[in-house]
Amino acid sequence: MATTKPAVKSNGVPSKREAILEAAARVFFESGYADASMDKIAREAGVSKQTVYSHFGAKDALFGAFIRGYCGRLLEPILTPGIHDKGPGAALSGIARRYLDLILEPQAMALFRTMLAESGRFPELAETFYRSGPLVAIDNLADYLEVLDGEGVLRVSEPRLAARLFFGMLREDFYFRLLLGCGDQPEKNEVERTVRQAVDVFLAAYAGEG
Amino acid sequence: MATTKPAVKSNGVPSKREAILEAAARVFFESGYADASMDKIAREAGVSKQTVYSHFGAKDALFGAFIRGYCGRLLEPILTPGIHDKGPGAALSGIARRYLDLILEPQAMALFRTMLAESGRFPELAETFYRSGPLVAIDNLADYLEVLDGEGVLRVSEPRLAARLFFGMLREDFYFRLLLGCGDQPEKNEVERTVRQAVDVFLAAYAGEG
DNA sequence: GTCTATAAAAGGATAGAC
DNA sequence: GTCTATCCTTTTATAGAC
Repeated sequence: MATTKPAVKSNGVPSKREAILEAAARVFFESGYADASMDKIAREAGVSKQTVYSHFGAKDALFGAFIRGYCGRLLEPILTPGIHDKGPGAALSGIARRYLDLILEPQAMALFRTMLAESGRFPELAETFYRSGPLVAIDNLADYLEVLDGEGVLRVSEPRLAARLFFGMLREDFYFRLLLGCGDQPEKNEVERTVRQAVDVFLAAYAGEG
Repeated sequence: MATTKPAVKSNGVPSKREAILEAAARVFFESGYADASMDKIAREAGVSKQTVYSHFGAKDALFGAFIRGYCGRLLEPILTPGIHDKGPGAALSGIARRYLDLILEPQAMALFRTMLAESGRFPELAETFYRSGPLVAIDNLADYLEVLDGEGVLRVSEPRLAARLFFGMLREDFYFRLLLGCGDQPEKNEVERTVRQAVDVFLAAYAGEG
């Protein structure tokens, strides 16, 4: 027997709790934390404000539930296995492309912007976010670099630092410009150009003589 | 005869306008835009709220005056001339160290965090900030790389992209972690390690065969 | 559990005296 | 120009009926 309440009832209609969470996600994505009002979330969810409060107690708790719900789902596309048998150039390019696709996605950017803005108010949430997002990507690439180093394909003495430099190159300043709202989403060939250059730099630097 | 009002009177006491601007800077640095109240700024400046309004009209105008006043002063330390005759390794290391010292400074980070949070509300200010901050650093380094390419010291076919990758490597993910409030200011030797690694990677990649 | 109605507080902006 | 006192809107949170 199920002791936890299902998010969606057997008739396919989402429960109120689920409707509130989805509405909260929409509003927080669009307005951030400070500018999101509980009134708006309630209206968007089609429930009264009091219903929101009886489910989540307070605005910060609702925000926490929203963040925790999203953190886990973010990185799946990067961690695709099976790419490691194509040679380092193709593998790194693939990782790079998926990484950029992920962080440049408007929703992911909105989430990151909100987390930055509210990191002072929610230090624990910011850390949760960092650990389940950027840190996982770094660890994953560092593991792969260590394998390459072991096989003698590359020579990487500090895999974690190298991974951080690699992702830093990929973000270059394009990511900042987008976070600041200057400039539009990149063209596909701009992304490709950055990926190629970053991979070239990386491979040249860690080729064998280092 | 002076037509503009001096910021500091002849007796050394700052004018009210100046006092308000300084108080605004303190409060905006500490609280960002949304959480800074005009009451607090007035109290901090030692004037009444109405005085703040008669000088600046509205909160957003005061914020604009604050941002514009700070943007210009940020980058001076990076643009030090005369470093270019030490060879590329030493020159790049110097640029890198000054860049990191600048962007890791708590005040600069607070300013950047605030600009990110409010970029939606103030798109023009965000662009002003970007142009007088990050963009200047990139242009400056790109110019230098172009010189090195012309002299045959390095082989850099796309100097602007290379400059962006270089600064991206320097920020690696440390900068994000600090923006998010996870982790403390870096130790001096951590900075030095990142600088060395980034410069090594860069020089190896753009040495001569590229 | 859910709704309507209301309290309570904060904060941006203004009126009017001096 | 500057101050004190006040207005008005927004918004979080709660009371009480059903």
